[in-house]
Amino acid sequence: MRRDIFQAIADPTRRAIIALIALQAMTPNAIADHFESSRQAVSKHLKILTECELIKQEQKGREIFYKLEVEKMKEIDIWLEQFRKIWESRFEQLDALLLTLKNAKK
Amino acid sequence: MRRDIFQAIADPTRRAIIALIALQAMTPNAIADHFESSRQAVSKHLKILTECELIKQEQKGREIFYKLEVEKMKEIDIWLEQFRKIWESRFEQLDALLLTLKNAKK
DNA sequence: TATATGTGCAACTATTTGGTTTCACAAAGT
DNA sequence: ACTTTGTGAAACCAAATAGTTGCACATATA
Repeated sequence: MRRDIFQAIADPTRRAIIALIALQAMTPNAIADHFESSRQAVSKHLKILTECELIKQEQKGREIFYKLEVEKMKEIDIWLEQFRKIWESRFEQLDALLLTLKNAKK
Repeated sequence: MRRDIFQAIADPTRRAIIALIALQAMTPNAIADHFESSRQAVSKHLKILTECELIKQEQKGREIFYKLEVEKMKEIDIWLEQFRKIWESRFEQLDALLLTLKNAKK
């Protein structure tokens, strides 16, 4: 039952949770209020997100606030890096082409 | 059976396939050679990736070359944007703090 | 034409997933 | 002390997932 970040963000509800608590830490009940499914279902999502360290807990009395570990999100960014290189090089190629056409016009 | 990009990249084999064909288009058999699982299993992954338009087919005789649609990968980048703002703003805050400390020293 | 090759699809299976209901337990309020 | 509130964990369930094997079919090659 090992989970990675990519599996964690695969579920739309979990992505919504991440976006929700990105701005401010929230309790499970507060989070669950934003969704159709039960608090327990949300709680399971929180557990999965916690397991892969995308979110962290902050206990305050009997309430637990979950907050996003935005640094962890960078791992997705790092993975994207290899493809960013490709699509950026395509832009450069396009730029070069446009430049050539422009010069040819002269 | 609707799939989105995030679900598509959730599977490690599919991420490996994406990375593999990012550099050059490949046939299913050539791709399958890189993995433990059967050609049919790889073929199913290719189908899923095709369905959400992360890859495209190019027929050449009886061979089909699959190539990455790198533009589609940008959708992940776009989703990340909202979090990038947060982690960049943290850097700015840190910069500001360091600047304050530096000025205080003077 | 007969055979080999490259590929997709259907059927079946074990495992994983996301959800629900029920329970346990600690902290706060009465 | 009793009740309410906030939470996690266990048991169970339907659906989805990733894999396999077997088959069909078109395109090359002998």
